[in-house]
Amino acid sequence: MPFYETQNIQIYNTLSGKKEVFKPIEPGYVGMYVCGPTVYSNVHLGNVRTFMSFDMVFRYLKHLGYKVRYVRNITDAGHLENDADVGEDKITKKARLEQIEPMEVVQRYTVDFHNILNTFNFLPPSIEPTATGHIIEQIELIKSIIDNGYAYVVNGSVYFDVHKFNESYEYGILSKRKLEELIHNTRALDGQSDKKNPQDFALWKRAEPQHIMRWPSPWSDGFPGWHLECTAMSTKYLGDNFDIHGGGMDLKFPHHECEIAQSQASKNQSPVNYWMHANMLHLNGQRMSKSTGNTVNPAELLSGNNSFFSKAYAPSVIRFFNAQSSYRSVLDLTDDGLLASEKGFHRLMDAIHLLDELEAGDTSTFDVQKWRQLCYDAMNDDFNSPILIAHLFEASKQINQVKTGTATLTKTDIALLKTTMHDFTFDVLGLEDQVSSDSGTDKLSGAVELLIKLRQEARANKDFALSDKIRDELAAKGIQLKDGKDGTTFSVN
RNA sequence: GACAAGGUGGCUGAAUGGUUAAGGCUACGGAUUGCAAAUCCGUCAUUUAUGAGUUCGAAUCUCAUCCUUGUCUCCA
Repeated sequence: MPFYETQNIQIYNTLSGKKEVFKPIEPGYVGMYVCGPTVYSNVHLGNVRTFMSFDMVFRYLKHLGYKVRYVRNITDAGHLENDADVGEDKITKKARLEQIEPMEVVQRYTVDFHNILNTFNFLPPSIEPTATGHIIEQIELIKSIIDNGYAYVVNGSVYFDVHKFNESYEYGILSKRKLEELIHNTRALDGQSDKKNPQDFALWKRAEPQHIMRWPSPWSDGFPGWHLECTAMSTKYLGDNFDIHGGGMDLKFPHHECEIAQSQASKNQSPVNYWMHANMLHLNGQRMSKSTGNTVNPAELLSGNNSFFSKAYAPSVIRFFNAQSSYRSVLDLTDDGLLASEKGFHRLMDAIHLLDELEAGDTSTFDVQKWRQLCYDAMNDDFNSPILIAHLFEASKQINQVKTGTATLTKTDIALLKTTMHDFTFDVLGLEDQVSSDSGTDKLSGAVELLIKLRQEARANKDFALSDKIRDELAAKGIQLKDGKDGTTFSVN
């Protein structure tokens, strides 16, 4: 029996508003799509949080033995700035301001995006398609929507007819809005829109003469609408009906709502079985916003080069901080919170290091098998990583107790504990052991061991001035000495 | 304004009807130590924004009030 069949996953489905038992369409296989970044500027930290949460989902499903095809797109065209203006695409606008080629902007920020994600130890998705690479698929999709009568052509542009669609289907099913309310609440935009109704959205926009990014189509030289690419790419690689679609909460309406409508209008079926939405990231209690200046980007957070935080934080500390809250909760990024996470993270890592030094006993005072299943139960419950971490700390406590002699574990249990701790900490949560990954560690530890020996001699001679000097100056350089019953160890912070 | 999600200790953050409301950080007391740090043991929410209701029983369900956030127009 495959391992995943022994675990019963529940996923909170935004579409139903309930936790549901996860049952993939194809046993053993999972198709997952997550809306990727628009590469017209450095990746937003909140966006990183979303991707981090789905990286954990991806990792856990893989850990359970599922074959997962994880598709995360790159939006490099077609993100409309405003339906009512001339239709200038965001990427083009930025490019003109900087006097460089659009694809140069795309290239630069795509590289930046990948660098940031690599730093945070993300697993690469199975497929990372670009919008510009799927223009033909998008044109085909528009044709089928027109053929089915749910879109109309005006002046070379194509619009989705939301009112017509709502006669046969239900527009607003995901965000729980009613079309009538939308009509009532839509403010009248200035200007001469080609749209029949303000709720309609663009599938294809005719390009103005100065618009650089453009492709030929049956309707005009132009570019695809923003919502279209995700439908085209997700269904191309995962099928017309697939398992999981994720993204940030802010994309629920209109983006994901439009994806559902596009799939129903072209293929007559709802595309996704489980909709998952990651909640927002705040900074010091308030939303991040470029206009108010309450924002920090990933590079600034990692380097410490910002006005919000007292120091630079390691990528794994930030990952750990994120995993300590549920992906469905708003997470508030603060210096105090990060400092607390940093301490907790080091505590967990220290316990994992201790696993190699434990001496086995004849009996176990801790039920490792039962504890292990509790870890799985936590993750099975809508990927509840905070509970998982609580269990990892319980194990840390047990490890420290075995070390100090107030608890015992058999050889078998130590091995199982070690495997499980490694599985969850490194494989599922994606944390990295900063010390061991640091090259030159062997030379460093050799030098520190020598200092520890000198300090022991000084202490034996009651030369505490010297022994404290060694200890304090090492501490000032970030190397902490730890005196235990069996001698002194150290850790690098 | 409409719709949606929330409001849990000094901070952070779990728990959706059932005995003493996880875990981390901080703080305090003890063990250990030459002194610290680390580690271990112990203590820290009669109470879940406020008020009312349903129930044998509510953080959890209902209603009202206050507040925060998201979406509705570019904003991750």
